[in-house]
Amino acid sequence: MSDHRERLKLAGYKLTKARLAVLQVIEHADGHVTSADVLDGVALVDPAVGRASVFRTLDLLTRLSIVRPTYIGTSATPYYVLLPGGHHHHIICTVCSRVIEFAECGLENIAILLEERLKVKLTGHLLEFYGQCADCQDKIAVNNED
Amino acid sequence: MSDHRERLKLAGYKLTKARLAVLQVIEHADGHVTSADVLDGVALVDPAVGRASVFRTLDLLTRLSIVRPTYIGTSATPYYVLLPGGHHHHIICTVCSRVIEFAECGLENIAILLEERLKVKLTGHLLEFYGQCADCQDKIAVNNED
DNA sequence: TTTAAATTGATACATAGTCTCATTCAGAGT
DNA sequence: ACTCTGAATGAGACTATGTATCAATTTAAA
Ligand SMILES: [Zn+2]
Ligand SMILES: [Zn+2]
Ligand SMILES: [Zn+2]
Ligand SMILES: [Zn+2]
Repeated sequence: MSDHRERLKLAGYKLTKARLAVLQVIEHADGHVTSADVLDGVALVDPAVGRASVFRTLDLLTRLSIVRPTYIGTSATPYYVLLPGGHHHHIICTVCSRVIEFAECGLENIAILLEERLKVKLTGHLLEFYGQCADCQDKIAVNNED
Repeated sequence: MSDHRERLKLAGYKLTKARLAVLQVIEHADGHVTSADVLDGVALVDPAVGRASVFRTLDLLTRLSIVRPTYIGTSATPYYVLLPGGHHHHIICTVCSRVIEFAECGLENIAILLEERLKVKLTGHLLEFYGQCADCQDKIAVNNED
């Protein structure tokens, strides 16, 4: 996926060691990573990279719609998700914080509509549903049984 | 909108002064508030309410899909948005952090589909598009003009 | 009104993210 | 390959956001 490196370059940003390290960590992670996860991973990949640069890079990747922060479970710190192809979709269980991803969204049409109507240029999107997963519904049902 | 109070009650939570104060502040705010905004507002509405309870209530409202934290601009702190009717949709400009809301989403069908296929029970959703607003496209165009 | 469990406020604390600035580095031009 | 310049970085002090603890209070049901 050196696709991401390409996009940094095209947008006029230098391919520095810090940025390459952060990208590598995020790409190899499976889905949802916190900044702490990225800091830990980067410390292994390239210990010379500093704390501030990791945060700067996460911000940059967010501005480029390569990555998107989202709050899961406790609101302490965001999780970063890759937006491969510009989008990502998941369901968050509000009871156990489990995340279930899904592929289809059918949002292309509304995206085009919004671009025309509002004169915006859209580069990505995130769709999140909230609710209870199958397990947590069962638990609630059991608790209400008396 | 004492709808929200009703929902707290139904879910088995007490209608305490802290919770009522937080709800009042969020309902009267126009769209996107940070925890700092809520803390300030609550200090005016009911100065006896403590810092911790504000955070506890924001967490609770999030778990009930009454409110949803989202990441806008800097990574410092989340913005909380109301999910009236269970959903909210906006576009975030990745250049100037402006937020543009829009009403329609057409996601009812996919919600039903997911509930059936994954046996989840969905209570709300958030749809975010990322890109550049009209103004920021203009700026970029000007910068590239030489 | 009584009561028990839920919730709270105060405050000390942990930690996530920011700022500053001298130094380094990426990459374009030669 | 060598030079040069602005972009980017690392160190680390610093700010502020959110958390944990626990005795005291309050809600709401009986
Ligand atoms: Zn669950
Ligand atoms: Zn999509
Ligand atoms: Zn803009
Ligand atoms: Zn919707």
